[in-house]
Amino acid sequence: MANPLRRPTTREVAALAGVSVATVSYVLNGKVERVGEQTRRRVLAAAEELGYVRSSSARSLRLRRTERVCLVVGSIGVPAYDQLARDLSDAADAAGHGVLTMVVDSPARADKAVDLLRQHVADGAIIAPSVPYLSPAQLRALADLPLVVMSNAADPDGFDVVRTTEDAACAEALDHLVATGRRRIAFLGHRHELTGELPTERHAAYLAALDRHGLDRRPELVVDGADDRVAAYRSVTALLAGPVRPDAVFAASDRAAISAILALRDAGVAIPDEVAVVGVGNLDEGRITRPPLTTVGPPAMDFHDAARLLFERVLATGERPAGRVITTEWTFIRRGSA
Amino acid sequence: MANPLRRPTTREVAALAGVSVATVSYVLNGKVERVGEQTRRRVLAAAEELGYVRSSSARSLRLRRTERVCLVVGSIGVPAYDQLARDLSDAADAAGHGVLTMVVDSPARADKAVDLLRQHVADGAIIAPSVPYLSPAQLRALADLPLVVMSNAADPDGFDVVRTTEDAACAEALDHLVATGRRRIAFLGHRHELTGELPTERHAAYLAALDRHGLDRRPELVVDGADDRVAAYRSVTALLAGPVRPDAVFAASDRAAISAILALRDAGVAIPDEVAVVGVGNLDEGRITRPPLTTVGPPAMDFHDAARLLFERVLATGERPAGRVITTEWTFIRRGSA
DNA sequence: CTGTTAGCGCTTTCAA
DNA sequence: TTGAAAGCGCTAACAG
Repeated sequence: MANPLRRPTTREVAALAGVSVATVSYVLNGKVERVGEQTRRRVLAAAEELGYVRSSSARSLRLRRTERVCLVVGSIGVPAYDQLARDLSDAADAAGHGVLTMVVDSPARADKAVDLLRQHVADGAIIAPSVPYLSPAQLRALADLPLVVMSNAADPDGFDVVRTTEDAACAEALDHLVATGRRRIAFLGHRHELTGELPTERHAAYLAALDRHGLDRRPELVVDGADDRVAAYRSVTALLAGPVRPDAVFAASDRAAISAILALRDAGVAIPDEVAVVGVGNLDEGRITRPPLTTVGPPAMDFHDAARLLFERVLATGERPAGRVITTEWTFIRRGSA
Repeated sequence: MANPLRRPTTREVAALAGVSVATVSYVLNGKVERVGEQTRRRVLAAAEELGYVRSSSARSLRLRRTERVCLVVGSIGVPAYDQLARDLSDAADAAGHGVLTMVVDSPARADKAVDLLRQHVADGAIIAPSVPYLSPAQLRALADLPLVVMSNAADPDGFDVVRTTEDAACAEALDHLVATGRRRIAFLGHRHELTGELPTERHAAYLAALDRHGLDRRPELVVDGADDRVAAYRSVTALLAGPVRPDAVFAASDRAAISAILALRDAGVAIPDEVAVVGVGNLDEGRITRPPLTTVGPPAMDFHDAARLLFERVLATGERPAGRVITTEWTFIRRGSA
């Protein structure tokens, strides 16, 4: 159980260089004005010789700050998170901070993540969009920590919120489907949307649209697959063979929508003539499908705002900024599939 | 710059409960035999009341151990990493450890990751397959830390190595292409494979196969796209319009191979009759393409071995195990596309 | 310019 | 069963 890697400490570096630990600390932290060039060189040489690496725990304990931020995502393998990670890393680099990512793919992992965050494993965190399993209560428990929550379900409460207008954009997409004569619209959802344990906007938008237009809710048209390309393909294929043949598919993710297009093509179904397809997310990939994917999303994948908000909080000295809200405009992007 | 979240400490909990900090520590660490039931309850109540959360830095400093492990990946958005993260998390849960993920997508980020790891941000790490930009020297610099490196290029040197037989499997796939009459085989590579800065097996296997069979190396058939579905699609489309029309595509990733299939279909090219396609990775997704994707990979995505190796090291008391090598069997998996 | 020293918050001997 | 105290490795007053 014990694994005490014995690494050299500042004390040993100091001894070798013939100076005090304070001097070592000054040199290592670039406080140039505090130490002479000769001494500086001796310390650096000693550190090098011993292979000195500072202990992050000791430093963080003393500083009361880790100089790291955390990105909390729902799964690896979601294309948009890739860009989010990149944008956050860019901001972190600029601030001299590290980035750690945590994957929350179950309620148990959500607890673990909240624990780690509360134990101050990082100075702040971004909760990525669509991380289910993280309850409002858990978010509140984290509010001591600089936090940016990307969610339409959260209200700023000690943390910042980045929202999208996906609600309205989804409604517009669904209205469009109905306006073009679709009456049997299938919904291809995320697992957590369908179990009912965790409500989501996309599913809600779907149900609301049906109601708004006086269409029946048909449970057999609501299927799983938005998390997984293969599941989506199979769900759509099964739908085609099912009791109610859909004339449109509204997929809660572009990945699933793309699978839907493939499944429909493979089944010889004309898109959009026989079945229309709409996705959510505006992935680049939607531009290379045949027909190109009609979707709902931001004009471009860009998460600099969220990253900026986080670092404003993390680096803030004195009073914390009040909870802010930034809204990213999402629109209905009509291409060929609907 | 300062953000000293003032959180309650064991001292405050102790004061409120009317006991010493030692007792608080005993209670919080479940040393039931060391403290009476009455006291235990009082301490727990006090901690609850104050909203006490222990400081991970202070604890790690004292323990000389973080009870966290790190997963180092090359990018988010690679499907296989998803399973790897899951398998590692399962093992970590069992050991009561947390999992942090670091994304290394440039040489600068590699440096940063190595720094963090050396500063002991975690008790051990798995370096995922195909994380470019991490040099052998950097790996060696990390050898103090329990480490599992998933790479065929690394030799165990204070750390464990998980290898695959992808070399042989790729060779077999390429031999198959040649045996079935392919003479103009295109290579769809990762960016870092093509710049030449970082050699990889898949590209090497490709070149070796050409040489082995006396085929010309044609630079115009070596294109980029294995990192990115859209780029892959465009590369293949461009290839079709280029000076040398390929009769096979060997893609360094299944994602790219799938894009290749789509591009070929959209161009009205018959697969495999006119152009054969082979991928690498054996993603499930290869089963739903038309035709199903011929590929090279493991029989199933399973990274429990790597996780087990890591925790054997992390939890090892006393002598470190010597560097071990585990080899995962990869095979040529012939489906319809070649 | 450099050193002495007091903690950061926690765990764990050792003594009572 | 509980407490006093040492110290993990580091930084930053403060003193010289």
